[in-house]
Amino acid sequence: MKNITKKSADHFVRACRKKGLKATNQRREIMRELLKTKEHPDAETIFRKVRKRLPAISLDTVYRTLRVFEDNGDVFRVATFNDRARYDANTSSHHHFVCSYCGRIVDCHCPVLDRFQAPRELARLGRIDRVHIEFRGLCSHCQTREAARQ
Amino acid sequence: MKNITKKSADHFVRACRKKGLKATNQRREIMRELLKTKEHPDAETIFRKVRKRLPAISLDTVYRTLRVFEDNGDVFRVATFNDRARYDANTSSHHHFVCSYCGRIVDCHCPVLDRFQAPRELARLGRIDRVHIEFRGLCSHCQTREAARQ
DNA sequence: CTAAGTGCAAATTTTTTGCTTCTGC
DNA sequence: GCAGAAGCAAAAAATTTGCACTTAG
Repeated sequence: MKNITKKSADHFVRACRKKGLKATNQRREIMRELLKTKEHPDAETIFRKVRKRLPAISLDTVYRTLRVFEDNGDVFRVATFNDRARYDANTSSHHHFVCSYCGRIVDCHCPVLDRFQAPRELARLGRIDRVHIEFRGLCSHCQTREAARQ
Repeated sequence: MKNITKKSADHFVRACRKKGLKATNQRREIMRELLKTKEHPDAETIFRKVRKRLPAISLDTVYRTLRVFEDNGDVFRVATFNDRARYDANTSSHHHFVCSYCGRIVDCHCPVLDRFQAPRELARLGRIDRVHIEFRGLCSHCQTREAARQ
């Protein structure tokens, strides 16, 4: 389990300063939550978790903070499932597998994908800042369950 | 401009029958709208357009119909922009460029992308049904405008 | 004829905003 | 001390639902 050490807390403060953002407890806890999970949670989920540590936090602070993080490129809004936006604090280039049954989102790290580059001819569409590949299907978990149901 | 001929209308009826769906006027018009535009409209936009031909149609019929089409694989829900789901009736494998400034979504057709396949090692995550690559950036239109503003 | 689909209005869910109070710097 | 952030409650926006009526097959 990843421990948020004093060191990484300091890092958070420094990162905020650099961007002219105030390093509040709420922001720190929201980021901590996003960093420690691989679940790509939505605002509501983050709110419930963070509230355990910061009982006074409000849901709209979570929404606002996610937006701030998103605007600053600290967080990405990944696939929407059931109309809820879900977030990922992993800013290194990576891709996602989304289970169309349960909505689970799994990070895909693999050298083949790392090497993937936008074809040159797409440059005519505009400036490409980010490439994100989304694989949709049935996750192994749901596959097993589907097989069992037959 | 693509004309929805009597022939393609018949095709719609047959396609519905095959899936056990009723071929209603509303459904036909919604599909027609989706087929004739390249704009990846949201429910509200489709509603406004279709209403010109079917003044009695309701917004929730549009929502319901999009859902039915989505469940049947006739339509894909592509990138969400400003929290609105946007739809695409182009069911052939293709990808999207999304302008992060204006939200414009442009289809990407290119042989390099057609050849793209999910790396084998991803099979452990589950069954992959669909691969969708999303390029994010600033479209040429907004790029020009940004340059002009400087 | 009847199951599926529609319209309408109301409900729900998700996200944003206005305003006051608080706090990091 | 002050600008930026948080909390709260209310609003707005997006989507869904219950129910009575209509229609395709």
